[in-house]
Amino acid sequence: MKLNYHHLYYFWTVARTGHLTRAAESLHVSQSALSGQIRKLEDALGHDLFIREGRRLKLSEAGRIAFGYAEEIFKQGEKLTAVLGSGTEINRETLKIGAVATLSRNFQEGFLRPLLGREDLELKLVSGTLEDLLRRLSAHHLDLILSNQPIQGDEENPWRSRRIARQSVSIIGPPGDEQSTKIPEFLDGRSLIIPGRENNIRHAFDQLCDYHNVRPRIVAEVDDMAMMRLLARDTRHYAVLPPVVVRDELETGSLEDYGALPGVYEEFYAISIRRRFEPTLLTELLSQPAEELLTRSSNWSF
Amino acid sequence: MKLNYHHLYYFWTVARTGHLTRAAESLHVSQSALSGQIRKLEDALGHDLFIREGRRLKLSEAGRIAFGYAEEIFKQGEKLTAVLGSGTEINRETLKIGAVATLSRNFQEGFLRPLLGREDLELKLVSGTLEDLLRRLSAHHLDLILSNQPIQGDEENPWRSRRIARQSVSIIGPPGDEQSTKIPEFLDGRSLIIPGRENNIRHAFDQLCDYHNVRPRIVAEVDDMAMMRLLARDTRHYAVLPPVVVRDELETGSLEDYGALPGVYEEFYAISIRRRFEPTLLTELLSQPAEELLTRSSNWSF
DNA sequence: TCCATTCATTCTCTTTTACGGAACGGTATT
DNA sequence: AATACCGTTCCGTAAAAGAGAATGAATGGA
Repeated sequence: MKLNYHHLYYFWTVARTGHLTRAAESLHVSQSALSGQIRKLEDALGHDLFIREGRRLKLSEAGRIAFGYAEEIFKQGEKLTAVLGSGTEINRETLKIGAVATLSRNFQEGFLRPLLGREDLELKLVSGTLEDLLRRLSAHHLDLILSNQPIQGDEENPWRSRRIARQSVSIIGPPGDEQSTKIPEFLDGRSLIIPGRENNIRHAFDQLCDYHNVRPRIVAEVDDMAMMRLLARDTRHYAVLPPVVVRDELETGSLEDYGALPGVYEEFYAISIRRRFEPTLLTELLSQPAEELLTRSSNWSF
Repeated sequence: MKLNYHHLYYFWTVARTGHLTRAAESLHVSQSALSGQIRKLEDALGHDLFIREGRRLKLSEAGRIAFGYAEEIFKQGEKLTAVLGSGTEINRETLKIGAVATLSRNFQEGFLRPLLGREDLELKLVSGTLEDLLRRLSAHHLDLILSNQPIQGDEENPWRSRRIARQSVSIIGPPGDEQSTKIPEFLDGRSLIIPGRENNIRHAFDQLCDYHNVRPRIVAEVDDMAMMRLLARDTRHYAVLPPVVVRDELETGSLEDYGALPGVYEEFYAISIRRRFEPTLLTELLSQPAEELLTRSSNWSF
């Protein structure tokens, strides 16, 4: 069965206005034409969409269902014409990148920097939850997602996750403390700000603590890297952080790196979706061997 | 500018397959027809959708944008035909109700019970986050949302929130404790399980504590009412709960109600969206005066 | 109750649009 | 250089969407 979208469009406007005559006016067609087209849609779908009660139309249950889908369909269509019909020139290649909102801004900036230099390229940057971004990726409204966790693709959503960077995680704290004991014993009983449970760091960190049998005092659990940075800076607590997040503070000396946590890494992933017409730049980016991405990353990470 | 959805459909299949010829075969039309229709779409949109490089097609940037929208549009269309074309009879009126997943199941059941009796009605019940449900409501895939917080509608989403029930909230705990002091002094220093911050109860409860200067010890903060019920039953802690949630346990005596919290209420809201063809039953439901809903609610709540 | 009005449907005829086929023109392949 | 491949253009034809008039049913006044 093939759905006739023009019939559906007519149905949609009739269902919105509630009157065939008024819909016909707004569509600049005659009542008779409209009536006939809607009848054809009903035949094709195998369901009556309206219940004819005398001279008025009522939506049937099937009509209500169809209306829901039609609403989605034509909202998207209107968006499309709005975007393309605005007269603006769309000549430059655009790369639409989504970043998980809790990701380090320094990391995001680092990833984007080599792209920002290119005159022939336009960037669109969106932040949101991973779930939200994945939805947009599936809808082809994004080309790439930057995330701190990989996603396994499946039949329905052929996602590809690719690790693009890995960096050590340190204990960051106020400067000048004597460091009597080494990591990880250093941690025992100390007040710590740590990443939230969604973050891969957290898992590795918990395992590290268990293994060495150290029990830090958790004062805050924060999923947003920018927020962690602020808290590390503005409290006297220690934080479990990749140094890149507080690069500026480490340089000015307002925070100090008390050493890397062995075996704990923050990892970054690029999630894309396989499709026939990838933007050429994306293909370039993702076809590079991991080492080059990592090399490049260490370039801008520190 | 009017978007021709058949042209867009052709464009979509060509963009998916990557070849005009193969797309023409799968569409059972000739290459020439397909080529012409796509040209018309490009003229209408004012942008080239493909870049013709010799004998092959490449998606242009405008094409990529259009493809994203087309993907959404025709996925919806396929769903529609799948739902309506499955040959199943759709005669009975259907009411699609979304319930915020953390809502008391007893409450949900109570709201649904009078509807369940009706032979002429089919119910669809969906649970999810409020955000998720609101999205479906806007897309007309839901008729009504049951929530514990109201939502202010705006221009874009003409939501209507309506309070349908309000019930007192009590301190629930293990049976048999002597009650030396009254609520709210009773709370001071006591181990409590309380609702999460998204819940209206929580706000009122915090204010109550502040006002009377009592400081309970919070052992758990839980957003799901079914979970709270389990915790109240299976731990020795006290819980801040509407009695209806643990109705069964109160009856059997495995839990005890230590008294209502003054000024703290759990409120339930029905959120709907104004539209031209409301299911008649929904109109009936929502046109009732609040008192009747409340009266009816107390009927099934206890 | 009757008549005018409103509104949707059905019929026939016209106009518009989509379609297929053939010819054309580039582009990889060998 | 020959050939197969693939997309575009042109033109006549087939299918569809459209307008207009006639029909009929329901509503709303007088």
